[in-house]
Amino acid sequence: MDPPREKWKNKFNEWFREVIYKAEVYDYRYPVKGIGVWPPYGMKIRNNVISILKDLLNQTGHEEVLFPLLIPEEILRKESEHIEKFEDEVFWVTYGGRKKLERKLALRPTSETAIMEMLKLWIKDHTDLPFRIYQIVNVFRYETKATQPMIRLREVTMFKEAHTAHATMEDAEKQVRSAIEIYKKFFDELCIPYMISQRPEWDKFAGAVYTIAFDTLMPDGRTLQIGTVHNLGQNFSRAFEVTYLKPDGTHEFVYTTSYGISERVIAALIAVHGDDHGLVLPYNIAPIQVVIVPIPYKGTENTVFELCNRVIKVLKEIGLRVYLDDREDITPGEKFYYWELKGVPLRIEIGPRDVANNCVTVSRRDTLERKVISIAEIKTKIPELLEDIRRNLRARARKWLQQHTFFSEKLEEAANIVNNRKGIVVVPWCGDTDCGLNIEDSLEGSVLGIPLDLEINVKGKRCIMCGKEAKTVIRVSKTY
RNA sequence: GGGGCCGUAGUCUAGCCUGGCUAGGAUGCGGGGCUCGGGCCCCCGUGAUCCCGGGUUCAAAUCCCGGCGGCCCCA
Repeated sequence: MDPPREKWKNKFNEWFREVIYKAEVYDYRYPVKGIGVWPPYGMKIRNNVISILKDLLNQTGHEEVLFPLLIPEEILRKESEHIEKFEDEVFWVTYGGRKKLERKLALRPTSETAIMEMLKLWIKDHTDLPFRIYQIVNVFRYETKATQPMIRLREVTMFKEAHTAHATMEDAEKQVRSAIEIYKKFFDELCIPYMISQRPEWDKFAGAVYTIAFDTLMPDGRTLQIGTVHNLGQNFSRAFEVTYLKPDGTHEFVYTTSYGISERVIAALIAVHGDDHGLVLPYNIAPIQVVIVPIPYKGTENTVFELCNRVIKVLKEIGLRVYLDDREDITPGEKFYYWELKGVPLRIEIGPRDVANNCVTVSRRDTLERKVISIAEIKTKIPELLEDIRRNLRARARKWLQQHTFFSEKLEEAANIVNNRKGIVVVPWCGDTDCGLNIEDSLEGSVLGIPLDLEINVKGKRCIMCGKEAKTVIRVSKTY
């Protein structure tokens, strides 16, 4: 019943490039490596995604701000761990016109340092805390690995970064948990399944006390990081001397957190729900929620279009984004393929047969199933169908993730799972960093971290690497 | 970081090894006709600095060098 997913599964990279290009979501032909263009259709998807995210942040005490793109070198260098990790991937502005700048300016790779510099001015005493801001901006990273459209870019154009400051570590911890809840809701809205893991020491954000990340699984068995939450403790506030006055008259450094999401989430949205016909969008993201394709046999045009307009009126009244494809130069069959590529969740076909029976033919994008419903039912049935598609997408995607998650206590078996791109493997671990790095070597994958969304019971289990008593488990997979 | 493959209309591609014709086709796009419940067909038209720079040659898309860009594999 479901449309094929052969290319989607077996040639994912090719499928992805082709689909985003053909569906006009993202045009990667711009002549700079690792940089692409958002055409109108992609921009609409992007804006719908952003508005869900903004609503969630605005509802939870965050305020939107906008910081400059340029960060002077000495500020970027203030937190030593931070710059050490970013050093090799910073784009520098070194000329102003023909004149060489005395002070190099970085294109922000992320904004912690720029924001800290201003927090120093903005935060004075405990009544200024907690402090929560976010911005949606472009960031630049000089990627040395192979770049990929939307997934590994040199210019990330949709970096939503939130930054918060708190009076105590406990408050910062609380904020981290709250950020995780916000992101869970966000990914649930997009029907994207996720795993939440605490990143290992060696893979946490540069300058963080710890990092918690959201990963999803791509069709080719590799995981994609789609969100991160960092507890920065006092690492940045010490470096930038951001203190607040406590009620008892003493000063203390603030505790900060930061958390981000980028256009990778759109890549995930497309990858996770797509099939060989193209995009499949949940209705809350779809620029067009219902497309109407008239089937005007000769001599029936008037009655067919009359019915089309009646249906459009009803759908618009209940607030749906409807589009009538009245192009005369292509056949209905071609329109079907066209709108499937674009991911429109519901298509309504209206021809003489429907006019005669006072009904319409509805085809859902996720299963390509067709159903005839009467005009009277439209008002209730269409929203129901849209919601049902969303439910189905969410369930299907979650099932796929579950089917590709394995548990293993044997090194060889685990290596086989990772290496053959079967998905994610959860293995027992003693907690030792060297062992963790050896696991990455042996499995030829990356440690995503300790699952925070699983019951962990390692009683009697032994570390898959060294055989010592396991303290916990870790997820391992090939990654993007 | 190491290795391999590739770059020809908007897109996909033939030609390259073995240098020489008006760079061929499909698709797209514009116009016209015929149609329309799954990419119909026909006619006319349109579209390529053959990635860039240099070299070899009477002659370069083709051979050589360098650069830029893309893809794949391994660490």
